[in-house]
Amino acid sequence: MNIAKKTGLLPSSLSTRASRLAALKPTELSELKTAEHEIHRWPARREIVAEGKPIRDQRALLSGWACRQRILLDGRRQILSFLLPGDLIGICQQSNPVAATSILAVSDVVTCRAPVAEPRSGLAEAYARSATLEEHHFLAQITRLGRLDARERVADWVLETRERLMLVDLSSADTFALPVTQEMLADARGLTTVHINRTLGSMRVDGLVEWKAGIMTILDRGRLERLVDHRPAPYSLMSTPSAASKSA
Amino acid sequence: MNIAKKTGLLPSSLSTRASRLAALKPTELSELKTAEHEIHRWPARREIVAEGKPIRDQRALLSGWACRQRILLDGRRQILSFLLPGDLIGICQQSNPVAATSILAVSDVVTCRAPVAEPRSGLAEAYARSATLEEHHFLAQITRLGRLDARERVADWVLETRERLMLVDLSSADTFALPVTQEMLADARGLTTVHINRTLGSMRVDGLVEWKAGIMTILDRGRLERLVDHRPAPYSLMSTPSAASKSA
DNA sequence: CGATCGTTTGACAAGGGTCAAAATGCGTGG
DNA sequence: CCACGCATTTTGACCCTTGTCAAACGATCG
Repeated sequence: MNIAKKTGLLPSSLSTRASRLAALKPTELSELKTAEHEIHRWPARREIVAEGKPIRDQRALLSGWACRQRILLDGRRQILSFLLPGDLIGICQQSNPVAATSILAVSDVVTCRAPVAEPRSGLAEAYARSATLEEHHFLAQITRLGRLDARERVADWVLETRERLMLVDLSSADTFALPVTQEMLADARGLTTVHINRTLGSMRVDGLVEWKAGIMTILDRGRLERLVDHRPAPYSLMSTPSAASKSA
Repeated sequence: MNIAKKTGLLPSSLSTRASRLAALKPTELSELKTAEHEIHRWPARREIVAEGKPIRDQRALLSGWACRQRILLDGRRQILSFLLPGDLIGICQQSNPVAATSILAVSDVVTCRAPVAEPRSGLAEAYARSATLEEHHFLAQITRLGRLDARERVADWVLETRERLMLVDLSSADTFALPVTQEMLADARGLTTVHINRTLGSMRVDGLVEWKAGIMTILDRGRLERLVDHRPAPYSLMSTPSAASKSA
């Protein structure tokens, strides 16, 4: 959608940019959580990181959804990726990092400080895994936006989101809560709100997915998977016992 | 374009994927070049890295163009990024890395082995800078494909390519050689060959750019820059004396 | 001088965007 | 519990950008 048309504001006034992030395993996540490292809470829609600003500290997302976004001069918005619990914010090997995108809380969000990792530590390994995962998401996103049509983009997103939620145990089976509006989904998929709505409608009619009251239900996963050439994330990097058994 | 329709082959037979790369400064580049680290030559169109295969060694691109690409099951192709001299191939912090995309030689290409960087060395810093640059390209690519129309995508690409070539001293002023076909450009911008051709045509008529016999000429850079909300790469990360003076 | 690859053009179709308005849902305050 | 206001979803009508198919044109290379 076009932020300028909706709010009358232009990017200079509603600025926006951020950095590097991805997924910690549930075990690592709960370790951080219990360590109570500088817990921060962000209300939905609050900007967590502003594009172009220096990155102060590194955080991990404990609960809630966030997204990375960019807003163009004329107000068009692109959501580059969604951040789920376990994803990192502001991790980067650069010495004086500047946020490359904004990061926005999608729902109410809780973050904690992500400790600096000593080389060769388990945490350093987790950070490297995170970077690889994030790269995977970016590559998938580019391919989606460049070559998939609306229905395929939505199908791919549903499958990807399901996988990611399963890894942090926020989804089992084929039903899960999505704290995003259709407008955000449109901005994430490079479509308009109206077209997302129509696409979802036709997919419901065809018995593929149903999305009502914030709950996404996959009605026919087999057909959904056949609809797109979906490339799952490299599980070798991130599999947990529970996730491994579920995906089997 | 659709590789399957053109060649009759499907991805299983014309497979494809790779990893992490970006830009070394010209000085570092020439150091590597003179060191004669396992120089390799790849003819145009040859696959340098195959998607899904383990990454064996890390290389730097010394001369020529390459690209990262993915091919979907039905043959649609997406070029994720172009690799220019100074970019890295297969650099990645993962222990058992698997190529996430294919890497294809666009023109004739020369690579050398990229030495393993000791922590805190200048080379390690260069690798980190490379990773940041690559991320910048991915973010820009996502935003382009999601929110820019055909003319904006082409304009943005011309500006980005000019900047990158200037950093490795392969372009001064507003003229440079492009070893890519319109078909490749189409696959990189998420458009069709026909539409790229028409877009370039209309941009030539409007006095923006001219592309003839492999030479791109920017006719009106000011107007081109006003046409898109182009975000230049973070020069702080990569500026060299020569590049800095030129961009001033 | 064919063969092949890349560029250019035409005619037409279709996916997706735009604008506008009507529903629907939801939290707040009376 | 109801009414109001706001955000979100849904729908309709129409248009425009981009894709598709097909053919012609041009260049380069044995």
